[in-house]
Amino acid sequence: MILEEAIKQHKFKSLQHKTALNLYYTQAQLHSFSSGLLKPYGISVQQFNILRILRGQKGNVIGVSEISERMIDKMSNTSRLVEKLRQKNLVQRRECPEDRRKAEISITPEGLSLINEASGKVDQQLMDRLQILSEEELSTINILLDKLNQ
Amino acid sequence: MILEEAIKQHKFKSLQHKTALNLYYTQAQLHSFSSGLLKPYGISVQQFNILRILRGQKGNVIGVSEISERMIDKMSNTSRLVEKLRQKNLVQRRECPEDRRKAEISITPEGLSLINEASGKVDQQLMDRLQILSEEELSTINILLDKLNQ
DNA sequence: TGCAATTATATGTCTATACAACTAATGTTT
DNA sequence: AAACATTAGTTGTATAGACATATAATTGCA
Repeated sequence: MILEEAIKQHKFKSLQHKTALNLYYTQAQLHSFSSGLLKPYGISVQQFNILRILRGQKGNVIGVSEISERMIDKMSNTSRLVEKLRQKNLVQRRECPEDRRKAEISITPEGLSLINEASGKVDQQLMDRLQILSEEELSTINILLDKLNQ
Repeated sequence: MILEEAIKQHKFKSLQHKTALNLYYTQAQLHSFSSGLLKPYGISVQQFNILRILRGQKGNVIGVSEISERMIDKMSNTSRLVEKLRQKNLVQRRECPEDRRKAEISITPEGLSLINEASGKVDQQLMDRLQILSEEELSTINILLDKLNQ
């Protein structure tokens, strides 16, 4: 009855319809949860994702469009997000000397220590929250989601 | 490999972590799909949801905060969304005479015919899209999502 | 070489989200 | 009735998403 209570709707046109709403709702809950966890660190979920991508580069620089490609929301304005992180001194950018169109983005030591702390917290909390489901259930849900996104 | 390809990440810290990303990704795909379907009607997904809630009222008026309660995103600015719909002449509002703080929102005939058309289209397309999953799989995914949102 | 196509990124504009602060009306308490 | 609390809704501000357009550098090819 979770979804039903939340949106005060107790009948759905179809199971398909209910599923779509439930996916929306679940993601919104997760988003708000993560967003709350990140508040103390002064960054948004999207900024968190970018920092994590940069950390994954292990020192190598990466362009704005490569960051976009690794993000879930391809259409997001990576330029502007990167600029905000730069203003907070969490990432660094310089023009690529070989191709002056390109930007070379990398994470700063400040960014790295922030993402390490934030990511530890978020991962642990998400872990706890998703542990309502067993490994088998998690695996099932991933298989079904993959099918949907086919 | 759907999610993995999309975000070019082939290892995840944990199954929990992968699940969270997959839920994000799936919802983003559904959102962009629905948003595309609604484009010809000139309304956003949120505006669509509000019109659907109003249609469900079957002629009874409803206040702004009651609309908010029925929406998935409780924190959304229902006032502003309603005002946009009013400007398009899809909803009507008047001050409640018994309690002048309250607004009485209702759908106009134009709004009703738009939502009937749009909703037919969207439901059918979502139906088709989610029919990749069997009834049993849909049922499973809903049970798991409900558990998560517990 | 020179011009068109492509690539990388930035910007403008509209929409929506999150959350706090605000206004105005109504209810409650003494 | 006056003071305070609560409720309904609006507005301000910051963030982000979608998408089109702009700018600048580079590549490809006639």
